[in-house]
Amino acid sequence: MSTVGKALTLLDRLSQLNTEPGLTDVARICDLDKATARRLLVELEKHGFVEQDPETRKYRIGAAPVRLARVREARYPFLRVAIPFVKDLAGTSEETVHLSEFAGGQLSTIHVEDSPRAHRVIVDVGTHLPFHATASGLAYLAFSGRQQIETVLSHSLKSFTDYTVTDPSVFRKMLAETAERGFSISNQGLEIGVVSTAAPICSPSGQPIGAIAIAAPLARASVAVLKGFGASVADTAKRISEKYYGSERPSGT
Amino acid sequence: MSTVGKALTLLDRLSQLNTEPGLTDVARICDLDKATARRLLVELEKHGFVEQDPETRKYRIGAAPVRLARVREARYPFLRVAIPFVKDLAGTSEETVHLSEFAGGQLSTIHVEDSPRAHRVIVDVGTHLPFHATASGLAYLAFSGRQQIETVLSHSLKSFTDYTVTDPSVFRKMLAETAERGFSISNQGLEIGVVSTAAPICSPSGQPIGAIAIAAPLARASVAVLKGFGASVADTAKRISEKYYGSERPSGT
DNA sequence: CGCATATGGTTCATATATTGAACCCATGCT
DNA sequence: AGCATGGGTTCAATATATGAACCATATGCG
Repeated sequence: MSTVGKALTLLDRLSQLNTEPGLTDVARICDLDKATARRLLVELEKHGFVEQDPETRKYRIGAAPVRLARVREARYPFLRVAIPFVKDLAGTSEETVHLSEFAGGQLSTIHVEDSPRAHRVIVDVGTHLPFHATASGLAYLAFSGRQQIETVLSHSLKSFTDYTVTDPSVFRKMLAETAERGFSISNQGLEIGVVSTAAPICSPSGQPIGAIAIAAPLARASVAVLKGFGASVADTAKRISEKYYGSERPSGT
Repeated sequence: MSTVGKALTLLDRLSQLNTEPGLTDVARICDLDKATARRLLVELEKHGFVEQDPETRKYRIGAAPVRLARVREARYPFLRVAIPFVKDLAGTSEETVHLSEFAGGQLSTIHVEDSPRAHRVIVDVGTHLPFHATASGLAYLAFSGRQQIETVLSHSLKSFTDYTVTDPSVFRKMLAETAERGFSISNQGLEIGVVSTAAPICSPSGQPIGAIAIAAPLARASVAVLKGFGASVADTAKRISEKYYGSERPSGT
């Protein structure tokens, strides 16, 4: 792997921890030599991507990503555009609605609007969504290129519940159904008792950039209800995309 | 320079542009060979730090920094902590107040609260603040280690206005005054007609992490007024730091 | 038209940055 | 004292990055 790749992987790993690691921890977690880990950390620190606590000598994510994120959002205010739609959908469906974005080979939750009900599904911002076990992943993948699909299928599909689809051929069939239907349905693929439906948010070229999903407790979501949600979610996804790309064309000539 | 450094510099340059560059532009801007630029871009793209528009083939900042920034902010909610104080100060001073953070060797504006008055100073979020020509920079540097000061002084001090201090020995004197006084004063160092005062926000170890500043039109800010602002700004900086580090000790032991 | 120029992208011998085992130096524990 | 652990460093060996030259395609333009 390239050095840059290693550095970025390090950054990613660091971001996934919930404790601040020391040098040795970093090396172990990233499967790097201590010297290598250190060089990468120093380099990342120079640029503000990590910072070392001057007292504990532990490392943490630095402030540079915050600046980059601001720039990104200023130019591409995805969240700003999408959040009102997510809220709206959460309001009408009365279920938890969450938004995810594809970045670095994975789909991650970037916003959640909770259901107003007491019995509701909880989704945390930042969660990675496996492609084969979530409605969001399914929706994203169903509208992605063949290559993306093959990449996902090149690894074995991890089982999370008894309902998780792990058979590639069954999974392919679900992708086809999703693509035709316009939205995906996941039946307890990641967690028992939770069903959800999702649709991809696509760029004008048709390339998905993320997904929006409604997650409901199984007890409340009949197939009919879920299909209704599916239609709403697909509609919302389309409207987000239109709003996001529609008015503000990336300043090309 | 290390490859990682090049990649991160590329990312930084990319973030400073206000147009989406193509491969050749990137190579030129970063002073890299086209092939090198491409490899770095590909690597950065793999991890979501840049993305290439599938239609125009131009490159832009990707979504990964947004995720990292969320993680960073979740653990270190600097903005969330600081913004109320900034608002408060803007309210009482009736002048533009801005907050900056040190990252990647530079001080950048991360939040601005505008003065409610019609005649006011405008500061853009994301602006880099030269150490020698702004109150924020002066404040930051005055409380930094000797090494940081020498690093800054190792480059020649660029002049922005007729008032910009470019003489290192004068600058050192100002640093000493600032350190003693507890806040800095900049007299039109970056822009004619603008005076400002700033104080560093420091970690418990005394290491500055950023600065908070009040910027006012010269016409309105007598020396007395400015000194009053300076005291407020220093007080606010101290309170931000206490709030930021005080309650939530970095989970050490 | 057809030539010139610009762009995105690729190749491969060469040069250079990266690697990691072994090392040093604190600190803390027994 | 003796040992263990963690941060940090060194330097010869080697994997990795580099860039001049190369395509392919697109866009002027006389």
